[in-house]
Amino acid sequence: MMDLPSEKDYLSHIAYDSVIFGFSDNTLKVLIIKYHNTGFYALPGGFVRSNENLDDAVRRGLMERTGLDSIYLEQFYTFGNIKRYKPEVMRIILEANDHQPENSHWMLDRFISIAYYALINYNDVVPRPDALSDAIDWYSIKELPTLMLDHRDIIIRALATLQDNLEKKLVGGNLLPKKFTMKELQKVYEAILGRTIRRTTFQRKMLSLGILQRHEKRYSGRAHKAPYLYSFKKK
Amino acid sequence: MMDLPSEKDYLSHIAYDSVIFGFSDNTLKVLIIKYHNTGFYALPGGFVRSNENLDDAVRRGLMERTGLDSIYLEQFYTFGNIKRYKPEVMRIILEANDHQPENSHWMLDRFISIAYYALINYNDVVPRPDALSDAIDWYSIKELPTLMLDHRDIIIRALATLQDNLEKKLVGGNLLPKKFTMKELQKVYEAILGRTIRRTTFQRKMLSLGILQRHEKRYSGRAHKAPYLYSFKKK
DNA sequence: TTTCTATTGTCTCAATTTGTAACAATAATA
DNA sequence: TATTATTGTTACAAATTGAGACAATAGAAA
Repeated sequence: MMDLPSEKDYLSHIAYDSVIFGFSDNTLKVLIIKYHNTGFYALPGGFVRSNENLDDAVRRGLMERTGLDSIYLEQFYTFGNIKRYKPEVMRIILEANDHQPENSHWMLDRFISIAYYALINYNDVVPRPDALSDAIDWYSIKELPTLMLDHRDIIIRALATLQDNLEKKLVGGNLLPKKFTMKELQKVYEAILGRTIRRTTFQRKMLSLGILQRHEKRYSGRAHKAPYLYSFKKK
Repeated sequence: MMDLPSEKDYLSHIAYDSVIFGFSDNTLKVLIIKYHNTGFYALPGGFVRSNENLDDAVRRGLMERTGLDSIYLEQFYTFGNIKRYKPEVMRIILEANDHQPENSHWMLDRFISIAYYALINYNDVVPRPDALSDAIDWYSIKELPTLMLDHRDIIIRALATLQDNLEKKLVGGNLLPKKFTMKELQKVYEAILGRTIRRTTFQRKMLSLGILQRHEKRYSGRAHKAPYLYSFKKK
């Protein structure tokens, strides 16, 4: 059994939650952890060290959960409603891990949570549970388990932000390997936007933006024309 | 001299800053406070009570500064960089108001700040300073004084968010009285976007959106055709 | 009263972008 | 060699936007 994080090392009242998106089977998915011995499903999250940038705290957590650094990460909202404050939930989680925190323990106090979303290449990752959780798995955004607190709302808002940023910041490529076909990119767009897109219009639009580098063809072994591979140009 | 806020009444490490936009003289302006006896210029901000929603804390502060409730308010970013942490700045402010806080005082600790922007009708407001400030005034976003900490960056980010939301959420009308002419609305758009807009295209676009209610004409007393007044339709 | 000026509301046509479908190219298979 | 599924491109229609023209009009000037 590990020690609980000490109050002096962390900023009280401040937590973060991360919505980690991946793309697989033409479906948009998020990483969900399951807390040990409780049946609670939740977003991966954590606390901010006293001498640590907020962004760095989130990156540290992502590194621990996914093994990846330098991933696309964006803050999208801070949840500060008092209804979030449910100390009994945190107590159950801690007690399920053989901790007996005092009522005044800082982890049972009210938290405001800064939410981030991350986009990662699904195949680059073997998710790892943390000390309090015994599982971390991908769930389709259409088949989420019942989540703790307001975590479902956080995912919904993350998705809305991602939809907004998709065309504005052209972030879709972060869910794919470096090289991908136009059809693969289109499937990412369709999964995020939740609707089908006309193939020819999509291809014309993407090419006209001038942000894609065309590479060699990829031969699938199947009986049809082989598509080109593309990558996003470096800025 | 007032008492300092007590630690038990507020959430430590958490503050908010508000970028309050107004429109006057065809110019976009923000409210800036000046701290008593220090020469420090800053955004209006405050702390969150232990039993208060984050949004409500910000509305409470806006009410105190502007006398307005039910104003357009939107959270846009949370600033959590460690470089923000400059306890000597807060100490100077407090000492200039005859307080002598201990080094361990919670107001001298590190803060993460949730930033909001508000849109108000300039003429509805007579800004009021708070206990620590002796002035609160409008400044054009093009002629800001030198601001404390990262407050200039906060304004820049607020403006960028406002520009993004202008067409997406059609928030421009919140800077005007209930009834306004098409030209007035156009001037708001131009001030926010920082560029001129073609009159006829703007008029056609706005009318085609179907969100404006046309009212009586407004006679200015000058020698030309009188424009119609418009208001935004209730949703 | 008539003429003049500044501004507004609308219309027209051109330019651009997007929707839609057609078609040729091609990688394997039959 | 013909067939099939898919890809890349082109062609044309529809919709949107850019740019200017023009009539309407509220008051001032003549």
